[in-house]
Amino acid sequence: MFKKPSTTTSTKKAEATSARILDVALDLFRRRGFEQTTMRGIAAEAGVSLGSAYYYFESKEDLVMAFYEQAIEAMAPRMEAALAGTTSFEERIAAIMAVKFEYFQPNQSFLGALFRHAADPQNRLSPFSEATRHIRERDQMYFAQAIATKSGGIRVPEDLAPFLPKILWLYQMGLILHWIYDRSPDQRRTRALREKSLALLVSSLKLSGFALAKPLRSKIVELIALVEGGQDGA
Amino acid sequence: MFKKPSTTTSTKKAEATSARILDVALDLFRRRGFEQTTMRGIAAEAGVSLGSAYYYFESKEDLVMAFYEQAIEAMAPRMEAALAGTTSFEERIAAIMAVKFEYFQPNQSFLGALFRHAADPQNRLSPFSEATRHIRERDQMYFAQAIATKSGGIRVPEDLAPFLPKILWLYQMGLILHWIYDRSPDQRRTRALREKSLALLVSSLKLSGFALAKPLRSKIVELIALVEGGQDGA
DNA sequence: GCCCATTATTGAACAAGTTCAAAAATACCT
DNA sequence: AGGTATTTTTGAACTTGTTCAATAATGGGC
Repeated sequence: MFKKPSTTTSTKKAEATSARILDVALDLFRRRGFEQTTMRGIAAEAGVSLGSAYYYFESKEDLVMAFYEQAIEAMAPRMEAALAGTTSFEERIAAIMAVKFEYFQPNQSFLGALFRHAADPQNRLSPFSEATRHIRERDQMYFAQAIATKSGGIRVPEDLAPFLPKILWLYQMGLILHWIYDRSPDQRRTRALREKSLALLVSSLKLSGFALAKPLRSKIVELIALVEGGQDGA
Repeated sequence: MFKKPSTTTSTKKAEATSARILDVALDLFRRRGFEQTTMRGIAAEAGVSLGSAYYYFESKEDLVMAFYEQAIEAMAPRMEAALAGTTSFEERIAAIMAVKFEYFQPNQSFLGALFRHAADPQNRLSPFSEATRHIRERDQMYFAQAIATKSGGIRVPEDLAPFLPKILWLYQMGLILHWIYDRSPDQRRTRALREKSLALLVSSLKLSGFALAKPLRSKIVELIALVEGGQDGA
């Protein structure tokens, strides 16, 4: 999160300064958007010099990364609560997504900065990058939990099971991407997409267990393994 | 392609200068990559001033866009040939893709510049942007042709048919994206993915026509319509 | 051939992300 | 407390994409 590899910030003023810079940055990002916000502006608003901003954050993008980390931390308890308070598999997935969307809502305007580079695994900010791996893996664990929970669980074919958390995570990313660029009033389209696609996904999963679906499923699993087996653990 | 809205370039030296700048730029992009190449470097190598480069091309990204347009133009005859020389639906799709991959091969290193912003429809360079609409639509027509050709054609359910060209185009984009970031030797993975996924796609399409598949297909079509109906004609 | 409108060309200037060496503040050890 | 190592802070400088007003070249009409 911070750049100094040696020691953590001296826990006194430094910690506060770092937090202040991040707060100001996120506030400006939210109000003016990522591109419109300047590092000089952030530094000025935070009452530090330009150099100081770079002392605490490697780059402008690093500020978004810090938000990402902060977000995943803040969402953790809500995720646990969501998982605990639901009874069916479909509900659990819906609940996980609900937490995400709710938390991201106020930051939607600049979340595009994260997803702008979504397709480029080389980019630190990409959800598929090495830099975001720990976040991604932590995120995927919620889906693993949602699958593993016995009550109201689903039967998943053995060959498909190991990929399911990643598939669900990817599915969620797709929805978020759609949401970010959704210009419909109140983003109703994304709302509709969330509900309908999840229902479809769940029924497809149920269907996938039938003997008749075996040949098709095998081929799909093969493809997934092929794409997923890259050096990037997408 | 060029920026002056009023007149086209005076067809004399101007045309040549413009072409020279583009040639130099693409050459540098190929050799050093998009990011590593500087506008000053392009101008110097082309023997013009920095300002001149901007006289002919609105921006650095515009140079990539020019490549894109040039590419689509150059590929047109090959596409027609590919479509003419094939006998089955699957072959036709494979042939279209083969032309694309072959043409893009030498430019792979900087094609990432195009796809870096793939997820952002606001970005001019995005394959989903308004700026690339004409390219996209022209591209989708090849797929429409591949579907429409009677010999060795496939039966496509009526509700799905109108979306099929876009689906195939999107499928192709996915493969290209995979290819750009494919680090396997000779990009064997993408090769395997191309073959296996196409086979799967074709058999899925065939299956989709059966009465039993109707309910599932309806739901899928509904989702596609939802996502596709946005202001961006993705 | 001469004059003027258009087109090309230029280089300086600007904005913003980033780097860096030097200075200031702080912490730590005795 | 004094001195030294470490952490923070600073602002200037650098890079690169982009803009722009000024200047040169060109082409067309008479």
